[in-house]
Amino acid sequence: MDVKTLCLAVLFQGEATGYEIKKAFEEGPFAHFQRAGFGSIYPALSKLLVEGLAEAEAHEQDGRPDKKVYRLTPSGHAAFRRALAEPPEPDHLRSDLLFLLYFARELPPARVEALIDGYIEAYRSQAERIAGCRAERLASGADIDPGRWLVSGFGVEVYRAAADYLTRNREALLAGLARPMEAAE
Amino acid sequence: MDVKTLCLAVLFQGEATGYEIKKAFEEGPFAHFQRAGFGSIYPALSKLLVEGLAEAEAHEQDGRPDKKVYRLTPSGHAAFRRALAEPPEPDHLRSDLLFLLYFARELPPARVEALIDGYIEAYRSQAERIAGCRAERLASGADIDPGRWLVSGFGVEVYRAAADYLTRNREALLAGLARPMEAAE
DNA sequence: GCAGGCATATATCGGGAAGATATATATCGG
DNA sequence: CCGATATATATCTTCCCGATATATGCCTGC
Repeated sequence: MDVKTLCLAVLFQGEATGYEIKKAFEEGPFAHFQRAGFGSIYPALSKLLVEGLAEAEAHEQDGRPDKKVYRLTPSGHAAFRRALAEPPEPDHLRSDLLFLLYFARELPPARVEALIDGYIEAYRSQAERIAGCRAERLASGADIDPGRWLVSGFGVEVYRAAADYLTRNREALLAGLARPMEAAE
Repeated sequence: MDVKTLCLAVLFQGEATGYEIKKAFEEGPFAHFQRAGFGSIYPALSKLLVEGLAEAEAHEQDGRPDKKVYRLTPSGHAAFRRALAEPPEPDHLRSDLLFLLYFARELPPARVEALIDGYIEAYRSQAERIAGCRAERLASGADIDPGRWLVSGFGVEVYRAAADYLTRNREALLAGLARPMEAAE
């Protein structure tokens, strides 16, 4: 999934500015499984224009820089459908926490404790953020898209599983570091 | 975690060739939370040599190209410890599966089914691979490093949670796609 | 009341990561 | 005996991403 396809995906759901596309990967519905920064979004949008997959309309704003609203063209829609048909890459996690904990013996115990607690908190707040969006959607009465519902549920479930595992094994790790002979879990 | 630090980490545990470092991220103990390819490992190793953080010894081999065994220098050890002290980035998942399922309505139902089944299988086999390594380690009687034990346990737990969630919600998704009014989970 | 930080908004630059590709050979399975 | 796989290193090009630059309105705390 290159950033061009990611932009296509956001625009497939309606017109947006580069800034709004970034937000879709920061707080929006894609936040927990794809990412993109300005440094890749703006070049990607330029390419979409050149290739005729999107068009942009400039909206002048008082004070702020002009807002450029991007919208897919018919060939942009077609390109997105073709991208969806391509074989996906395997999923993967990138975790600096696990990397550091792998070397827990080389770290001061206080830092190990602070690291785990910080990440438990981060995992939990991610899970609650997504769960909150789901509750809102349910309450709104709008019809539920089964794909999106499954995807957001996956996020809640997996973040909770991660937080729960760390919570359950936190003590055993810290004890194991103090007396280096015992095992956790 | 740049690839230089990743190489430092593997070499911190003992000498290795570039090829062996790659395997540590494919099948080895780092496989489920960090990754690196040849295109970044070899340049990283060259830099480690230039900076005096590692030294290489060439072993001639019959037929095969010369094997270069890398080993950390004392300043390499120090650099690794400094790297461990730096603030970690937040964890994140990259999932093409979730991206595609988000747009499940735009996909043929047979493809959605095949995608889910393939990824359930992939998640399960990852979990079982790591669980197998853990069982082996336990049986070997060697002493258990608490950090590594927690990290591998995390992998088993989270991969299983992902596979279980998909298994539980597979039917509801497929039914929801057939009759677009109902919700999953 | 105002100063500082945050949100809105776009864009580029440079360093780095990653997949594809090239090269060479031994071994294993069908 | 042929092809696939494993061992082993290296580069090349494309793309990614964080940092930085620019400009201003709005809100909060002091």
